[in-house]
Amino acid sequence: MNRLGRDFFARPALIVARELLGTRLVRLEHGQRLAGLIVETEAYSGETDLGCHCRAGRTPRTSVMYGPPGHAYVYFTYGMHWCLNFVVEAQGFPAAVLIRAIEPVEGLDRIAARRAGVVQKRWTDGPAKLTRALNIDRAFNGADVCASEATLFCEPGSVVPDAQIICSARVGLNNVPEPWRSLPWRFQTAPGWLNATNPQAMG
DNA sequence: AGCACGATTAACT
DNA sequence: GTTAATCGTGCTC
Repeated sequence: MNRLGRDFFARPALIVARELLGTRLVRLEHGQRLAGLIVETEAYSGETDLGCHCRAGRTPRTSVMYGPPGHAYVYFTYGMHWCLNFVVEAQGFPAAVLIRAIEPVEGLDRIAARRAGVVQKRWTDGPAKLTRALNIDRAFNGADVCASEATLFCEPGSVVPDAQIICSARVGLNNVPEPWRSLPWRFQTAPGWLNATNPQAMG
C-alpha cells in the first residue's frame, strides 16, 4: 500500500499545502476508485490566522483541527456546499490544508454522472465541486486518511517543480483583515502542467 | 431565540 | 460584473 502517511501531514501547513500538489486524491466508493491529481490547495494555520476557522478557538466545528494530523476536516458552507481539508501540524495545534481543485484521472464515469451538465474542464475546479464529484460530505469529517481501511486518502504522485507552482492570496476571505487576507498561502500548479509534464496521468 | 455571515457555485445582466 | 440559493455556526441578547 503506497499512501501518504501521518509523517507527511505532521508538518507545517505551508509545506504540506505545497507538497500535496501533484499527489493523487483517492476516494473508494463501493470498491471503485474515484481519483484526481491535486492541483490547487490553501494553507490555514493557527488561531492567530484570522482567515482560519480556528480564529474562533476550539468549537464543535473546529475540534477536528485540534486533533492528530492526517484526518479529514470537512465543513459545510453557504447553506449547500462541503469543503475538504486535511488536518496538519502536531496534535493540539489547529491547522489544515484546503483542497481547492483536482484533475480527474480515475472513475471518470462516476464523476461525470455527479457533474452532469457541466463541461469536463469544470468538473472539479473548485473546493465544493470536487467534494460533489467524489461524494464527500459530513460523513468524512474526522476520518483518518492514514488508516489502512480508509476510503479517502492520498497517494504519492509526480513532484511538481517550483517553477511550475503559482502562489497567491487565499480565495474568499472578503471580511478578513490584513495581513491575513493577502498572505500568499494559495498554491496552484501552472496551467498546462498536467499535460506538459504528466501526459500519462489520464491512465 | 434571533441574527449576520460564510475557505462557494451557477446563472444571470 | 452582480446576485440568488440555502442553512450550519458562532455570537449577542
